[in-house]
Amino acid sequence: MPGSSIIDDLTARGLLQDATDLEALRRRLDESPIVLYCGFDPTATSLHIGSLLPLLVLRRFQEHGHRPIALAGGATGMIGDPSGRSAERNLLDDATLDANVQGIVAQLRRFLDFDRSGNPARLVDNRDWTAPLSAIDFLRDVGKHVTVNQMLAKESVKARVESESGISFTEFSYMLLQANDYRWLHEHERCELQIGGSDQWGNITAGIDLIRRTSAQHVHGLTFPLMTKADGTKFGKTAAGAVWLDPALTSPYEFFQYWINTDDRDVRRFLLQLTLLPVEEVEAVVAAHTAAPDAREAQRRLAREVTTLVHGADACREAEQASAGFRRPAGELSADELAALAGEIPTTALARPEVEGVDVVDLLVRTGLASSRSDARRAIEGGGVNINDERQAAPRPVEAADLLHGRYLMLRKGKKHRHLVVVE
RNA sequence: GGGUCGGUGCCCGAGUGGCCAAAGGGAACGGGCUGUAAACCCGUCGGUUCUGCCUUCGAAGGUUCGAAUCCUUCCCGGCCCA
Repeated sequence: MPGSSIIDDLTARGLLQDATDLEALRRRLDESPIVLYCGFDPTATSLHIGSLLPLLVLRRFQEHGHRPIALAGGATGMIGDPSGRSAERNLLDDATLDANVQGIVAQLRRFLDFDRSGNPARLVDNRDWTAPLSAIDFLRDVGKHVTVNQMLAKESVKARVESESGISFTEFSYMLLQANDYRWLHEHERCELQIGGSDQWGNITAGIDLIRRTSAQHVHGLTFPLMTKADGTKFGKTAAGAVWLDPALTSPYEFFQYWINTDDRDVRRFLLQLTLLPVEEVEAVVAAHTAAPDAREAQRRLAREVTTLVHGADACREAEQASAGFRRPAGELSADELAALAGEIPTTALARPEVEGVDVVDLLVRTGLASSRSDARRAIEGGGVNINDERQAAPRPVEAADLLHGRYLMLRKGKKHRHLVVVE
């Protein structure tokens, strides 16, 4: 198997946006396994699904025999990458950053194989070599090799320089730190390829230039297109916020639902880029879906694949069951089925006096389904509120008879916003 | 440091003494149509004990019967000059 088949695979999946010298990279990959890296920003305690794509590309490389390094940007995270940003970032403090790095490192572990013989994955934190660097060392060893002219020419910087609010020196310097990461990994880990989203192009080439100037070595860079959605909304964001990989922040059920709701126009690309399914299989699924779009098979397959990848097969099965449970009205579900739903969908446990005799309006607020009592009232007036899947025409107190099996209450606002109340 | 322009609801953005809880757009939410898709149509979108009352237009004071709109000071940002 030629090493460059990974390139063909990435191409077939539409994952190749730019590469520094694709032919040279192919030749290099054919020669012998390569060490490559990709950076992940610890901007939160968890990664979100935007990181799925780079994570899986690393994984694809590893399955082709190459050695991936996942870099947690503990140092660069303190600076803030200006790429794709219109405004200055807030700086994170040490403690927050520590917690964030810890969180994402645990997640990175799930996607790569650290024990694989021959090409085990590695995990690094750029604080290890960046923190000890003095300002003077940095200016002499990195800054000296780069002209401000080149830096200003980078798209990420140019956009911000021309913007109203400008760019701080701190963020301006970001690309030098990333360039230094690449150089460090090149020197210490023999890393020869950096990958990233297309917004990382400027940062990646900065590293390549730095390596060439300081060691006359030619290394590679490769980017993939940023995830977009057909309807123009931001990938990975819902009304509730980001879709996280951490099950405590986004439950497997919510995660599963995110993919189930995928637009027809996006589903093929997502299957190709966010799952490990072979390309031919994706095409077969897509063909079936085109023939019978109302069956939503492609969305279901996508949801299954991605949820299993992130949360495991068991969690995925439970999520899918919860998702399917809604085909029947809540009133028909057994006590066991409702119990299984608890925790899977948004759930609130309340004492009996907090439910019985309490107005639906207050319960909607209590569960977060409505932001205020006015909001709750308006939702009821608009015909959007259901108790146990029965539409409520007007506000009313909840009665003991409403409690399914004596302790469950299924509140629903609109088609998709469900909340289970459990009486303790 | 000087000058100048600006800071309005989730975002953009109109408003420049009463008719302003504040135009318009976007996002969001609800309803309808659907396939848990898209498009489209309709409605809602500060709070509330709801034809009223309360809180809001960077912050604090002031003028006025009445201020998002005028004045003062302060804070923050853009641009120009030094």
